[in-house]
Amino acid sequence: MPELPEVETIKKTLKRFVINKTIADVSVLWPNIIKRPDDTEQFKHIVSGQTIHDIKRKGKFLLFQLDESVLISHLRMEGKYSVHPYQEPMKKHTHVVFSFTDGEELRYNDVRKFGTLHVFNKGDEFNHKPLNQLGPDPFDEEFTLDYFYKKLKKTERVIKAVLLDQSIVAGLGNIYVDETLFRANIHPLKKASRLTKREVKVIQEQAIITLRDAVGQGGTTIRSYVNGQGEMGMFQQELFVYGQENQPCKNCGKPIVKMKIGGRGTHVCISCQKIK
DNA sequence: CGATGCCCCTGGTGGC
DNA sequence: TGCCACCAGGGGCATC
Repeated sequence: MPELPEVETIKKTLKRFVINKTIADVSVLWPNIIKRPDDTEQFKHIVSGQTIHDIKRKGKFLLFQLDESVLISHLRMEGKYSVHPYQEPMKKHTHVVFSFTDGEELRYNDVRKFGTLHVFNKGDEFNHKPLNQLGPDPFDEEFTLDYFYKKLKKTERVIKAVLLDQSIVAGLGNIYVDETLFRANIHPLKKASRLTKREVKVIQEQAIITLRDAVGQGGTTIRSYVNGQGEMGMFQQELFVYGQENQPCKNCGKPIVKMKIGGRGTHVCISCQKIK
């Protein structure tokens, strides 16, 4: 559920609490979260003793910059981070605990256990999965109109599926794809290769505007998402179509329709968004 | 290349 | 009220 704006919000919040903290020990309560290295003991050994100097983000990934390593975290559906004194009781579904030398702990909580953690040597992280599979972040300079148009031209898939593909552009998920396509007046089932350069430009612009606005609002709070402080995002008030099934379109008044595209719930105003 | 389905998981929902 | 089958959903992976 956390997409780019939620991950960006989590990053900003977390930075206030963990920058310059040194990891004394790591406790892994659900080893399947750890994807690299294979061996959980190895993971703990590598990370222990290192200091968190910065947190970066690419797409929906968090990149914790340590002394010698980079810790890469994907929250998938329900992953959350929070910081607590070590005495504080552990919440249900806490799976990884980074204990700092000052008595505080960074805790990773994930009801569905879908989240992942990878550790790489500094500088090596972009040579391996998962980061080497990623397209540009929408806020990156490489996300140019030429790049985007070329990518869309050479695929036979529908635009909704392409926007969800993290190797094309990294960070959009179900919510922001639906919102972007509504704002761009494009039907999600339209073939990507059939879009004009003008339409591609509008999609690109609306994606960036939507994401930027959502970051400004601290993300969207749907169900359980809260940032590292437990604060809620407010962007859900500005959603046009996501979760608005049967509600009147804020533009034309016709009811928003929910359909299934590529196995994903998809929200669309069939009056405003034309396939043509 | 692309569509489909399975898998990873648990809480919420709907049927009975 | 209780039980249970079923579903959601990001992304990796195998299959066709």
